[in-house]
Amino acid sequence: MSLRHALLALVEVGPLTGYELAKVFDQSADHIWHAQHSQIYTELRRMEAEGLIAAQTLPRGANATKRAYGLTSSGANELVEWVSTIEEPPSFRDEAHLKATYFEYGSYSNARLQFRAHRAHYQRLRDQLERHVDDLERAETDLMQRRLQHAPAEVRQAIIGYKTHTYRGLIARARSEIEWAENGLRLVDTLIGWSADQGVDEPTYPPTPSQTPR
Amino acid sequence: MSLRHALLALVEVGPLTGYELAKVFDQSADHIWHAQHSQIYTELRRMEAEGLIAAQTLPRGANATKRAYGLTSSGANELVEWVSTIEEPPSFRDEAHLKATYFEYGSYSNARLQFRAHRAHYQRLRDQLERHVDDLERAETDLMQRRLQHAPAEVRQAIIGYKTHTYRGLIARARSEIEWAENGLRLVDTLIGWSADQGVDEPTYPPTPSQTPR
DNA sequence: TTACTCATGTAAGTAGTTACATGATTCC
DNA sequence: GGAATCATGTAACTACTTACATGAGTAA
Repeated sequence: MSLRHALLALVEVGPLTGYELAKVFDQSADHIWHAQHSQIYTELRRMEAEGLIAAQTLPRGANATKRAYGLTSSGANELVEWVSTIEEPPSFRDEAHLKATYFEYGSYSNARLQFRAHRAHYQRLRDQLERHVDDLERAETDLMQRRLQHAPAEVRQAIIGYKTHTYRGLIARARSEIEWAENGLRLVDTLIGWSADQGVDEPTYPPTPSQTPR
Repeated sequence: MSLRHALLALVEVGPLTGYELAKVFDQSADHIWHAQHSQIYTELRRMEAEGLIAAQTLPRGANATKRAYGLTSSGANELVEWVSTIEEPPSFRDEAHLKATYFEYGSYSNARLQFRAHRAHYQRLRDQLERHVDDLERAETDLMQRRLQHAPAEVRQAIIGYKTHTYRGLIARARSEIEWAENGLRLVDTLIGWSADQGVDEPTYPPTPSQTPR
């Protein structure tokens, strides 16, 4: 149920259309809480029905209209309540790590490919996040500009500080994944060495069925 | 769809009942891929229907029976295919980090509480994971014993190696979260210092509604 | 006989994914 | 005139959560 809070925090800067929200979402919150555009539109309608946000219909061009959502007082309350609630820790799920647990069922070269793909992904992510932190620090994103504009001077450091701190946490996580993948590659090398010592080239170890299908 | 692969990998050691699977799941895979017992039972039935596993009905006591699931050849194939497929990177979602992004809407003491709770959770998790790695290395878990027993000598290092490597990755992640929380606490101290410099005690910054509810 | 563990689910609901669908507007 | 972008969804499906339900076996 956090998508709605991410959206509440975004519309706090001022009214935005679903389309604009989806775009700023992709450029900011998406690294922390991923959502599809289709889900954003449905969630916005639900939040509107619950009174957390309200839409004004605006003209676009000659014949068409669009709807810009703004925060209501009820939505503002929900937002402050949410930030001061301590959440249950998330239940962890990670396919890459699950798979790595059973690499003995595959070849050494497969393990290498998997670890390399893992490293490549988190390197790209780290670079993206680092660029984003730079932008946040220099207040170069649209969203940050709008946030700082309607905020009193004494909280500006906090606004920037909390956001950069969050993204730095994600960068640390990405770095940790890169290191994990690299240690994995070293592990594969070690295992290959041990195999060679025993005169085995590539030990295959298919999982053994214990039952016959009916 | 990874629950089924986690389950396939577990039954590979030999037939297990749903109940036993749920238990070993909690003690091993749960740190990597969380699942409720109810979901495990339904998934087992589905996998049985698809021929990935097969059940033998065993007596328990005088009047009752239980069903032990074993891997079929089709399930074994699915397992090897899965380990050699490179997955799409997961879409990230983390409530704690999302919330931390907007701590300016709450008090300093709230931010402190949140960071402390985060640290406490990941410290507990880290300790648990460290104990688990110790057990894996010494092959002290039931599951590991059974795995090593029916595995040829030349892959035993790989079996232990991949599993400990995975858990060490999770430990690194937990450590990174702990560090993030501690940096967060330091950030709060810094912000409090800046506020004091400006003669402000605790700046409150409620989100501002831009629309009135109808 | 009471409490605990073993054992197996169902049912209702929510969040998120994937794929599809449509049309207006703006810029070249 | 055509392409890109603005704009807003629906529909079907899947995975997962939460809560409930039941009963047999076993050890004190």
